Amino acid sequence: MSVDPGIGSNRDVFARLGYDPPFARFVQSPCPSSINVREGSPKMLKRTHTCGELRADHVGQTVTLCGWVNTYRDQGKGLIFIDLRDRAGLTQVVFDLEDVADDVVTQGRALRREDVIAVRGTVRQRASEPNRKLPTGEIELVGAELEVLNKTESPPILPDEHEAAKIDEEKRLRYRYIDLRRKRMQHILHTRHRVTKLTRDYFDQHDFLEIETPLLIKSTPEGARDFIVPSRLYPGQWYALPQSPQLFKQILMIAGCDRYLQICRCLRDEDPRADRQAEFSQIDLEMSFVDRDDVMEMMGGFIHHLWKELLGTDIGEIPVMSWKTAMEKYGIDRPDLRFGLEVHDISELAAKTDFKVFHDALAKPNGVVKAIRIPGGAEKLTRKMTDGYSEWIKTFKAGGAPTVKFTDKGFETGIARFVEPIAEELKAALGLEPGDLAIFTADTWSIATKAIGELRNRLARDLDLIPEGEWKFVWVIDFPMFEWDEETQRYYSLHHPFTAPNPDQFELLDSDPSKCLSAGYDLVVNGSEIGGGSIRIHRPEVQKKVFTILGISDEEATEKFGFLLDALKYGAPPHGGIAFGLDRLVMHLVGTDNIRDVIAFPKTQAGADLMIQAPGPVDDAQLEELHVRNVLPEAAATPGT
RNA sequence: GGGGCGGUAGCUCAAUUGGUUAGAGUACCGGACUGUCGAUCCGGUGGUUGCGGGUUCGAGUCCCGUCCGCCUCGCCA
Repeated sequence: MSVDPGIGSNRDVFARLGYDPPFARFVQSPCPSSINVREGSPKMLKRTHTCGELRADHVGQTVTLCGWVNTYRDQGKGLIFIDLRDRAGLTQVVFDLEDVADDVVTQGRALRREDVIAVRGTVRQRASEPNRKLPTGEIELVGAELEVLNKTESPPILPDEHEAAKIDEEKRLRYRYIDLRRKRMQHILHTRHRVTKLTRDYFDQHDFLEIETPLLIKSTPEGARDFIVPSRLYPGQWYALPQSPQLFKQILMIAGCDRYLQICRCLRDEDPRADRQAEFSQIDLEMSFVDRDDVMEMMGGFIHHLWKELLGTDIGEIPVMSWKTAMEKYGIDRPDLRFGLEVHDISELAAKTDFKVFHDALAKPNGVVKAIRIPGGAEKLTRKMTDGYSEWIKTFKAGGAPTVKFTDKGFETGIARFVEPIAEELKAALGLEPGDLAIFTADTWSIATKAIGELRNRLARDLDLIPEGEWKFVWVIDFPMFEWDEETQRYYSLHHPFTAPNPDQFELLDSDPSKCLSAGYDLVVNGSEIGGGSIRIHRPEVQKKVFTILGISDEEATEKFGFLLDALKYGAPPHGGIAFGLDRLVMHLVGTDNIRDVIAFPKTQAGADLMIQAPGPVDDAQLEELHVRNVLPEAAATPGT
């Protein structure tokens, strides 16, 4: 029998099309004997196959399918076609109206989109051309019996891939149960399931234990804003929901668990973004008796495994880059290595010019001038675009983004006049070729670096320099332990206060904390951070020292982290770990830039659930029990209205 | 907290400079059709233009306020 390669059951074909392989048959589990089937109740047609699995091999078999009416095509007196959908796929059902009972004719003609039905009939080769768009397109189910399991009201939205891309996300969130019926959303849910399954299997094979940690914990200083929960039994006392199980997993190492895994929910009461929700999931891991390289090797192996299993891609060895290099060359701690446009520091050259913008910047503490060479940019970038960048870059507090073209005749337009004195040196420093354009930022190191890093990413997008289908992984290491904040005049942890310094850096904790590098590591893919972790401090005196540097007093340290300091005293092994952002991993694996797509029931940017209309008010009595009173601002918002 | 974009029929959109009864596709309802497959053809129902106020002879359109959604800066150790 000839099978069109485009509709075969070949796994790779579906992978190429971006579809799942057909779901395995659902096993019809026998009814548990403890459940009584009521006598006399009409018997429901029971499914024998899914809507995704019938092939030419099944021709002649009598089967029952259950699902939703995806579309119907009423051909008049003779025929009705139904595309029946379940999560596994679509199968065409045809009712030959001359061959079926009257009530099937009546009910069949009344079927509408999204009605839920069961159909029993015979599989046959299609009388007309196969539908090559469907894996089941060679066959059709000739319906003999029809059971309408549930008529639907005309649905507010349809799970139709042709339309879905355009439907307001607000509607999709409100009617999430309809939106999730879409093939694309089912594919995402399935992928997410496979990620967690592969995760558990991989780490099980490496002797990790899955252990749950509490949700009701204690608010700690630093970090994100906590969600808090009032305590009924302790008036005036509050629990906090975990931002991560960080301290518990360290305690589990001290408790001798050796290797820990948890797929856990984390909660941070901060404003969401396209790739960020207040409530999100982590794959949380910790290991004992390891150094940085051990963790990176284990976790790199895991990511390698995921990409291999889910995408069939060999991501190869993951390169390692220092934080310093990332910041200097790419202006960001999560560099996108899919394209060039590296950043150059031209502060020394800039000092030789008469350009006031450069001089003003260099006069600032840590003032720098940064530049990017844009190959062919002289023609590709219009004046309007460069003016746009100059304006846009103010978002990041930079003053602007001056440019200059380099041609056969030398520097032209923009700040050509100012760079004339350093023409040769600038040309050499940036490697300029005729037809290029150079774009600059000048400010303090942190502002100029961030601004040009953002500009680099924007330029790559605008100039279409980002190749499709490439995976550029990189480990970023050697982060500074601390970051000095001018406003509050104190150090903050770049990672978190439990991160250990690199083994050769301990002395700097005393001599110059600002120079001390940590044993942290972030895993970055295509400019997106998908995981981060560190070797932890496992000696109490080091932990105390770090708290001191962070300006956390002994009293506060004891009050907030006394349990950790105690635990570290009683035999803490060296340990370290990592947490992967599960949502972001899935986003990459299914190719979306919207985190709400990979969460079954996500929240909006204002933290509302449009389906269940959360948050909502509670009774005064409920508040009273919790020793809590509402103190409302003048206009209190109600979500979803 | 700041900036930007958006909200018109169930859904996706249109509506000229402020001017007739707010239109189209789709869904839905009715009809036709025996091989369709995003079916097709004919007819029809369907509107608090997010909400409140204002300007005007007249507001979907202009102004003020407000709510909701998205993007973003801050924030997210």
